[in-house]
Amino acid sequence: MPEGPTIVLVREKLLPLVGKTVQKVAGYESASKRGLRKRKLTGIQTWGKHLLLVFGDRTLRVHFLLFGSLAVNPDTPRRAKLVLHFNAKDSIAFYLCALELIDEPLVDHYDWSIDILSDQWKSAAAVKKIRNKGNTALCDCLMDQTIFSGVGNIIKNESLFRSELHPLARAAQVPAEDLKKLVKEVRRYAKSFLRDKKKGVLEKHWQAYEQEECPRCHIPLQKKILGKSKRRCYYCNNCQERY
DNA sequence: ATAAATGTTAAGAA
DNA sequence: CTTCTTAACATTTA
Repeated sequence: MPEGPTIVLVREKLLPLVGKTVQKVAGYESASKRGLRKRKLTGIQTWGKHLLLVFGDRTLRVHFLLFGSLAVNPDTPRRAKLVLHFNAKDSIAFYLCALELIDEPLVDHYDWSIDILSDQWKSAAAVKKIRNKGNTALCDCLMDQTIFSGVGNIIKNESLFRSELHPLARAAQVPAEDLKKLVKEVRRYAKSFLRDKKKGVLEKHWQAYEQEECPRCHIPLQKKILGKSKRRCYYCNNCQERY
């Protein structure tokens, strides 16, 4: 389910419910979320992989982890962690996910300049943070949500391939120009991911992720679990600079 | 049937 | 004290 762009699409899907009031809270984890009853959904925001349902001064934070999901007005009933029933027959059901209430202003809680899809995104700050990561492999720098909030394994692999950098290149050894290129590519591909996913053609434009062969030089792509993050890396030993 | 997948956190070990 | 490893969460698809 996740990666930042997917959460942005979930937000768009839920927008028609803004303005409605929660009449009933259900689900096997509803006890701790009873405080949402009678509250009006005043807005929806996202921060990286976080979906933020704003109810005035209280916000429900939803994180879908690896295989979480949600449904609007589900027709086939299924065990849900939380169900928010609104006016009449509108509802949102949350299945596997991490739910949390935030009772402070979101601007104090989140820094949107590190959200790869935000208007406030600051690429120079990301470059600076990577440069301070010493021996950390680029594949781990990219998965660091305090640098790139919203990047997941797909965006990681595609950005590294497209900027021609090896997942095991060490942060401090990569020239600044290359890091700039990488950070720019993360932002560019995240937007592309969003457009493609909306059109249902996300997989068609993958150049490295889950691919067998390098689209540039046509040798087989490497597929290995790398880095501290221990996630799949798809890369070309020929086209991606390791330093 | 079994494994692996767009992820994160917390507890325990080293 | 810090860093690393492991488990837990529990669904869907190949």
